[in-house]
Amino acid sequence: MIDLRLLREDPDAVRASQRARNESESRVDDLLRADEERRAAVQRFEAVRGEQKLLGKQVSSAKGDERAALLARTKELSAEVKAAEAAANEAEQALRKAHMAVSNLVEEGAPPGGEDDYVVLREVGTKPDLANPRDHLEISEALRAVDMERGAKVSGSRFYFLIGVGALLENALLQLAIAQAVEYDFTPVIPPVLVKPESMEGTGYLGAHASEVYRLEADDLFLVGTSEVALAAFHTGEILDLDGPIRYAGSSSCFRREAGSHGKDVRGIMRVHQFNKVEMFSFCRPEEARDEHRRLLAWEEEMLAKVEIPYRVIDTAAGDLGSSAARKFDCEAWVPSQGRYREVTSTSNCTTFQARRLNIRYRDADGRTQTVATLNGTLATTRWLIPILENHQQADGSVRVPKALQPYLGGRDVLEPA
RNA sequence: GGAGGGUUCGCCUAGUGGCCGAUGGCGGCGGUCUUGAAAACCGCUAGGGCGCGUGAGUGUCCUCGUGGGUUCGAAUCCCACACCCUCCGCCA
Repeated sequence: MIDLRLLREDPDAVRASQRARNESESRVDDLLRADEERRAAVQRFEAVRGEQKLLGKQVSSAKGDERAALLARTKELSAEVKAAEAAANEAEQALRKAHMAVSNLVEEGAPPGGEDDYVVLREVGTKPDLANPRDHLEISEALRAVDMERGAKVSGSRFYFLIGVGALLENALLQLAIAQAVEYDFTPVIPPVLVKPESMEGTGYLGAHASEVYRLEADDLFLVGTSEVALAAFHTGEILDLDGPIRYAGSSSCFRREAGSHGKDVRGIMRVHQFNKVEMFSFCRPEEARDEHRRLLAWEEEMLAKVEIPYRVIDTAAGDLGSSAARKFDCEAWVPSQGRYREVTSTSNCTTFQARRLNIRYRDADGRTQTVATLNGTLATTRWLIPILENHQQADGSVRVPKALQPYLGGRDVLEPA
């Protein structure tokens, strides 16, 4: 949710942001109207409620006829208060709905345009010189690392088994990511992967992405698509002591329905219903958020460097940002078999948008409560196995293990076909 | 799954219909005393909405797990739900 004070003071800034996202500007006016209506309704309620309280106090001390007269009036008032309260509640609901419909303000500097209008900030690393690169599925079949067919047999399409060195490699990658996060003072977290509707809603995943989310009907719980959900909701309703950023590294399985992605990335483990991820999450002061965002990106790049994958960094265009994000940087790894870069990390600065919904605050220098900023970024996922396997494949069918991963693979420096 | 007990301002706690937005203690902050510290003593110490004020502030309304109900009036009575604890059953 955006800052309503900012909306009142500078509605044009919000309109401009909506325009940059290619989203409706009329929602801004709807929100302004709802805001005004709510304030009016609240004032009406407070007026009658104030009178009710005043007279109510007199009733207790009044006697005889005076008391009877007071009771007659307060009885009337009682109905008025009830009606006014209902109207105020209704206006509150309407405001909330209108509030939810407006996306976060785009950060200054984000590229204009839509999905294809990202800006490449840099390309890093050297692409391997491979005559006929095999794709990750061929490689992993030779290594007996991934079993797609049995995945489909047991669970359906887009499910898989990681087995043998596949399972070991993923564990190694995730451990490397956690170790790096701990090195930089992140608090490691294993969060619940089933969350209540409020938590899902608070992070904004029940909006445009609702169809992407698994829901457990019988228990009214959702399977998270990322540990970001649980990490963001961790401090719901709290007032944090913020000296510097508070950082968590969540490690969890993630679940996505992948509705509407029929035909896309059907081969291998590029796009699957279940995968693992180590996610960075920061709570900080709004004025620190921009710098923190750059730090998260730097940590993502450090991980990519550790696994020795060529990648590029893109600055997502305004029209392609999620509703909570003010700015988003993705790292895309080079995938030799496809001859192109594919997303392996994503870091978003959600400024105060997400925290306002979750009611997470801190105290400023004057002791006043202010809404915190939240940021998230990927440190490693199952998908990383693709560029790792493909970029480090060797002519003899084996795969070289990057140095940083070797300690987590029992010192192994090469994965040989089984 | 069954049976009980509980949920009050950071923590603990008082509070069974109006004088309660709420007692007391601990902790925290500030002060007095002291060369300094401790002790003692004094004061302050929930959040939010709306209005007024350039501002420090100030007025008012809401919030005693959440949502309803009863009542002129609810922390207090009733109902539903959530969560926590204990016991029983079942089970990784």
